[in-house]
Amino acid sequence: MDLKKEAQENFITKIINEDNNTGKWGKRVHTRFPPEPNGYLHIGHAKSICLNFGIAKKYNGKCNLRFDDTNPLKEEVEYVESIIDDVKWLGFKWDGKPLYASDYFDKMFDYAVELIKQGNAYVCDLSSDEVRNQRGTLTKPGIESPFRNRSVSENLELFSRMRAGKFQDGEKTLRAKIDVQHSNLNMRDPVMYRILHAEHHRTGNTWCIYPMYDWAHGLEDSIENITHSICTLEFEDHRPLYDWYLNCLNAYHPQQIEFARLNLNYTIMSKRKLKRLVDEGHVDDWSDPRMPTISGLRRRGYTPESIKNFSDAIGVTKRDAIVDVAKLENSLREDLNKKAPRVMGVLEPIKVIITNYPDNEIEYLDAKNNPEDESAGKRKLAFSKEIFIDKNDFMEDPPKKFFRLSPGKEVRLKFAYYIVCENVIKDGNGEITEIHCSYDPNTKGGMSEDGRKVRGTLHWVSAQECIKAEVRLYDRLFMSDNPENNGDFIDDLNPESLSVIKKAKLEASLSTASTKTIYQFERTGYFIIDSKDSSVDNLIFNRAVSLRDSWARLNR
RNA sequence: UGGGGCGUCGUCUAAUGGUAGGACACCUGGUUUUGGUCCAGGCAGUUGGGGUUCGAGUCCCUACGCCCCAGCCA
Repeated sequence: MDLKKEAQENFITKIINEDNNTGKWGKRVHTRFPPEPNGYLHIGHAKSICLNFGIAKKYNGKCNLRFDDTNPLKEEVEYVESIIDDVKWLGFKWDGKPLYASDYFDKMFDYAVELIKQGNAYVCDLSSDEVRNQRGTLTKPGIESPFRNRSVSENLELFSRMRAGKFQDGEKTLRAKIDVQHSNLNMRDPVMYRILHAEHHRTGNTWCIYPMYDWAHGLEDSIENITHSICTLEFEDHRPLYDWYLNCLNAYHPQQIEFARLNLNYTIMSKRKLKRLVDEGHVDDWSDPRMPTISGLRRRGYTPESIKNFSDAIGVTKRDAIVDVAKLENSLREDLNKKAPRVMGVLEPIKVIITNYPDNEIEYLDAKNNPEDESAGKRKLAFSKEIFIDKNDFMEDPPKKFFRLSPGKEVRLKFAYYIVCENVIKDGNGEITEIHCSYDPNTKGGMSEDGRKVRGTLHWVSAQECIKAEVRLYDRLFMSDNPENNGDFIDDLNPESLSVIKKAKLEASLSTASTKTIYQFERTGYFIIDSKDSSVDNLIFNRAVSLRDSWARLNR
């Protein structure tokens, strides 16, 4: 995809275009990406990141990275660090330093005092159970708290004692005084502050009261002079509250806009559930290559470009949608096809002996590094009497359309020679141990001068000059397209999501493979060195995605 | 059954009231030293019913379907 291409228009850019026309924000565009540091970012966050940072870029505006760290019980430094890494890796730059909601705790407190003075907030002694019981239901209105009509001075006094740590957790809350009968439950005197004697990863023990999301978020946006506060659909019901707070305070008032979060089939996207996969050991960790986390995708071999292109391709709307994970895979293949260096890698080696090739001879043949990119150049490939090919490239008794090697058939060894299969050697169990072939010396380089054609072209490595490696093949983590559909998603885990090949044979050049480049193993797929477990003594490659395989499709 | 949203090919997404288009997936064929890529083509859609209009995916009414909300989570 053309990287200079402007991101596609969507309903949000239409709003912004209109705002720029009317001069609503003085042609200023300032967004923010506001993750809570309570887990690792996933591909759904990537959509939001691309949206927010993408819009800022498109309109020459700004985008803040802001941690919404208002709940010390769930948040950790490990998460903020991983989030910073992930956003950087995706290639986005935020305006200034990373920001934190916790930096505004003082201001928020002052604003709360302001609200109390207006008579728009009160300290409530009800327990959480009592509040729940009095809130009413979807169809029944709530009833007012007996503490709703405390005087301003009493509220002020109690609120400052809350802050001073005079009360236990849950003993009191500060609530907005709105309307307990409101049809929108969020407006039924929502809690603004709760008491939490917990250590915060940034403010330590400075605070024992912490602001709730609805109270905090609009203030954060307001303080940062955000113009368009983009969030997901489930916050639509919260917008009246977002607006109510900012209106009461007569503060700078950004516009909240909601869009549909990303869903992928065969994938779960909830941080809570992903955390469970990690905690219960169903996967390595947050960066397991089977995880939909950004760090998982990175370790798997996804590129930032592929993720950005994917994000662009799926669009932005308000409809709940489930995107086919094949579309993500397509974005990766599309990107890698252009830039991945080609190499030879035999996953399930079976030995081929070229009977008429001289013993102990090694020749070095030219191989193109990338047919899609001439500038990638060529390399030398060792060829010898004994080579390995992939098990599934040979069939003793093949079906009609099998173009690969079988008794009596001639195929091309890519960049090397044509060979014909003459004999098959088996062990006592009937397992094939060697395939004997003869080669045609006049087909050096893989082309016959007499114009004779072969249907099959195989990848191979020299048995003399090759290296051994572990290869990890990944399949989808879940068996059904909607793992959360019925029952516990853990029961839907795919037992074959990872298959490990211990003794793959790779071309020798891979002994110095770069940990950053993603290689195409010819005819197989795209692979990257595993950033966590691979070492010089024990090379490990992860398969990012297989090549499209119309032969396999034909056999389904 | 309160409130807030949303309904366009299998999937995702476009269409100032004016030929329903693109991508993914799938299927054909061609090219090919990757059964890859690329190229050409095909399949396939406006939730239903009324209305307004010369003309409706778009406007109106109505029915139906789906999603979200009863945390001192975000």
